[in-house]
Amino acid sequence: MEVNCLTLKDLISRPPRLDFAIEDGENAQKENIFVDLSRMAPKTPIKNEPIDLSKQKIFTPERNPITPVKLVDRQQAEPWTPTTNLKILIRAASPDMRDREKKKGLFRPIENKDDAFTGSLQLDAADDSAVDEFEKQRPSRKQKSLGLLCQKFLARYPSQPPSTEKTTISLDEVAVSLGVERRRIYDIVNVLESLQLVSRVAKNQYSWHGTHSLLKTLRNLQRLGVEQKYEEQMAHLQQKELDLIDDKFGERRRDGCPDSQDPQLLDFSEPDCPSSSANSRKDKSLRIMSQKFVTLFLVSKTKIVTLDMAAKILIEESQDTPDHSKFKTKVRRLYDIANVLTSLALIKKVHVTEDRGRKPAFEWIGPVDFSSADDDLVDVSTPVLPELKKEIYGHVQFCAKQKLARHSSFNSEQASEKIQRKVNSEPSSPYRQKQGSGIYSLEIGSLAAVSRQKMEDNSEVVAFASQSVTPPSSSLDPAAPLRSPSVDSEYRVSPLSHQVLSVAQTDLKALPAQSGMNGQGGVSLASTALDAEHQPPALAAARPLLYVPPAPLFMLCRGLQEGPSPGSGSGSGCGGGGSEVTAAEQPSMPSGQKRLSKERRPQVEEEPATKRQSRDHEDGPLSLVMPKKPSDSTDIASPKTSENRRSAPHEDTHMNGQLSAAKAVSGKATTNGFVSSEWGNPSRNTEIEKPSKENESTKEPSPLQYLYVQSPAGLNGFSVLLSGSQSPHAVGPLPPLSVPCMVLPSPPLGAFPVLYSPTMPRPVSSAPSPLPNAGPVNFGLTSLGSTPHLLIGPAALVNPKSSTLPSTDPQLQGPCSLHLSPVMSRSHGSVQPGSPAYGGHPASTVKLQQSPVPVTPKNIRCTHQETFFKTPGSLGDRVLRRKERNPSRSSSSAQRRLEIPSGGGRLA
DNA sequence: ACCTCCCGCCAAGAG
DNA sequence: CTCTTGGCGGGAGGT
Repeated sequence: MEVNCLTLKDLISRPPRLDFAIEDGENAQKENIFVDLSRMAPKTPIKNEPIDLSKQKIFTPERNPITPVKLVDRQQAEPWTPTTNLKILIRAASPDMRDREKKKGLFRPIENKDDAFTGSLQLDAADDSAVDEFEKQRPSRKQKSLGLLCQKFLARYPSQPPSTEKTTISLDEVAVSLGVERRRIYDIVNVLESLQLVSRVAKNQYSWHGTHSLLKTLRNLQRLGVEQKYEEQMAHLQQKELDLIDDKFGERRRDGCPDSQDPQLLDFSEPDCPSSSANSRKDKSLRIMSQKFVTLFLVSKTKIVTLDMAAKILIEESQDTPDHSKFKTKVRRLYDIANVLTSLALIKKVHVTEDRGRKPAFEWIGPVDFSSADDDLVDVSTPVLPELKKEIYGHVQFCAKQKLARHSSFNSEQASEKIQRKVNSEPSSPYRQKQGSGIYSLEIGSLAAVSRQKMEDNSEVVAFASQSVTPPSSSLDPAAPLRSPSVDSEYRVSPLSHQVLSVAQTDLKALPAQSGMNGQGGVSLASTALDAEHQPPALAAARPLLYVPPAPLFMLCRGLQEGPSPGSGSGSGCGGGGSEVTAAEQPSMPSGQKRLSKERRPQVEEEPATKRQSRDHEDGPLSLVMPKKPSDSTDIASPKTSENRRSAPHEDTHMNGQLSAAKAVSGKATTNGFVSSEWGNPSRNTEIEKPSKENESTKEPSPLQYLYVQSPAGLNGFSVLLSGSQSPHAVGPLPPLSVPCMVLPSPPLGAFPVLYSPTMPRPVSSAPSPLPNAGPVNFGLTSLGSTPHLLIGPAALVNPKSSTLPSTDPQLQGPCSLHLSPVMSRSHGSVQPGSPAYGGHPASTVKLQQSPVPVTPKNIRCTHQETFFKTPGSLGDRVLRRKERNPSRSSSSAQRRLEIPSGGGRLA
């Protein structure tokens, strides 16, 4: 400990690092330089004020949690003991601290120099033991990772900036402030741009959009992916591999995959697409690659994409000759992209276990239900990069015609005409474009229409769930969409998982009991790995998956709860809630939602196996299960609101709409009385871990009671279960998100039960448990150290006061419900109504208290994801990316070329 | 030994 | 031409 102190001191007073210390000359080129830090140290005011990043660091599992406070301590050179750290953490958790930090952050547009500085210091301090100071001094490779850098970058901007404001990003400025060369910023920005989180406005200038249109973008990418037959390609590649495996085993399992398709799969590469010329530089751009990569996840049933598969597909597309070096390069790029996506909490790293060994892969943990995003006549084309659109356009058109022609006697001209007509004639089509949206859009719409046509199936679902275009047999199959459950917490995935999926469908209902999954195809689910403890492998597959509700769902859940709170609609709350939601509530919701989203990720990570699968069936009607509270149900479910729904322009609107609908339904829904006792089992798993918290939460592990609400068509077919265990007050006063809920695929569609936010607060401490976070989403609080507490468990509902908070915050009110300010999350622990950061979730607050301090490493990890998009000020919480790298970089050498105007100050 | 992926050279593009 | 972008792959840190 003392050592640590020394280190800190050393760092501060220490002369710049040898290597880096050198002045600009070389330093300039190196990104992270401690030297600067030392130099800067004096300048940075920060020490007293922890930076967001610092907060993040705190939570990072790997590092001892060092709160911003540390900085102060460091200055003092106090011995850094674990105890001290703990105290610090606690302190940090305190609202005051956070507020302060937040303010600082907000006020300071500043460079992160400070941050960097503090961060480095913190890191150093924390880590070091007596070890060499050098080690500490030197920013570890991880600390310089793109993912970490991306987090820092994201921390600078609000995830959901008010539509009115235009946030411009100056690459130079960012590079300087983050202390990296501009080149690195390009990588980040390119990926962000691929998701429309930013857009380029001019040289060196980008505009920050935040996540407002993320769902739309994802939806569009998914559509494109379908059009592009990405899924087929993947299936093809997978099949190949499987075949290889089979050969090895001499076993054969041809079950579910129609081989016939395979041949076609590869075609898509570039039929006639007018796409951009093959190998222009742009075609290889990171942006496009990123979009494609994301698309692969979106169309993947398993939501897991191995890097080599992605690389293969990309190479095939590019028509490049697949030489090894290209493959390698592709993979490198994919890592870059993946790091950014990971920092966005859209994906997480997993490993697919194959007979040959583990393969690096990533699993999609972002939103999977984009239905809410669509409906309106959103301009589909918007979110997609022009280049990609161009590239795809031709293909889409081609595919549409082909399809039409194939299934009819139309010739291409006729097909085109038909397509056009189809589009026009289906005003209701979700894909319908606004007028003037452009040919591209229309084509997509038409294609969709065509696809739908073909799919005679129930069409409640429309969407493009990954199967739409794919081979009818399998694709249409409801089961098909299911993701492989195989991924284990450990990140293992059964290679065969995808096959399993098909089986699953039929048996889904029985799944829980059956281990059938395994049986099929003889596939063994490796997934069990992590949780084997908790669950038998077989079960792993069968058990309900933990589903992270897409934003919309979150909103919905939240809306339900909140609806009442706003009070207007107290009794009829629902109705009021519905309408209100759109208007007043929305603001609050966003925050809540965001939190959820953030939290959910963490959970997801921990419980990889559980989540997923809902999506394919997305379109199905939603069923909402509401907590049984007598009053609540009524409150929440006021039917009247339905009309209101569309008030909001955004997707959020949809959400609202859904909410209202859901609410309406919910009122009735209770009748269904779907009780998920069954779910109890799944939940139990999670619960097991929970114990620690239970005491506080008051909740019992007992199987939660859920109200099953049949959803109206609008809701994607998800059934949502709200835990009945929640506190009585629940609905009305409850802050948003507090409601635990389970989202289930609609019966017809989804055989798979999706479990979301287990009622019980996860025992954070229990970290080791495989499903640590299975429960409710963790919000920013996690950062505080009690990750899970934040979970939206039934217990969460407890605090009534919080309810008021949501609406109050002006910032939150922004159109986007999603808007989560990091601050808020943090504050949860000690939420103060008055504070800007009002956490909103009472629950979280409570829990924090419960287990504020000790956070298991695992938990921590999970939490890190929360970080994305923290608002500038609030940021502190974020946890660093999986490996946690703390940017110790001093801003010193921005870029070789980069002038360091401001930097001069620092360096000086 | 393999996985990751940082770093920065240097060329394509933009102005 | 200068400067911005960003493809690319060597090679080193991590595991």
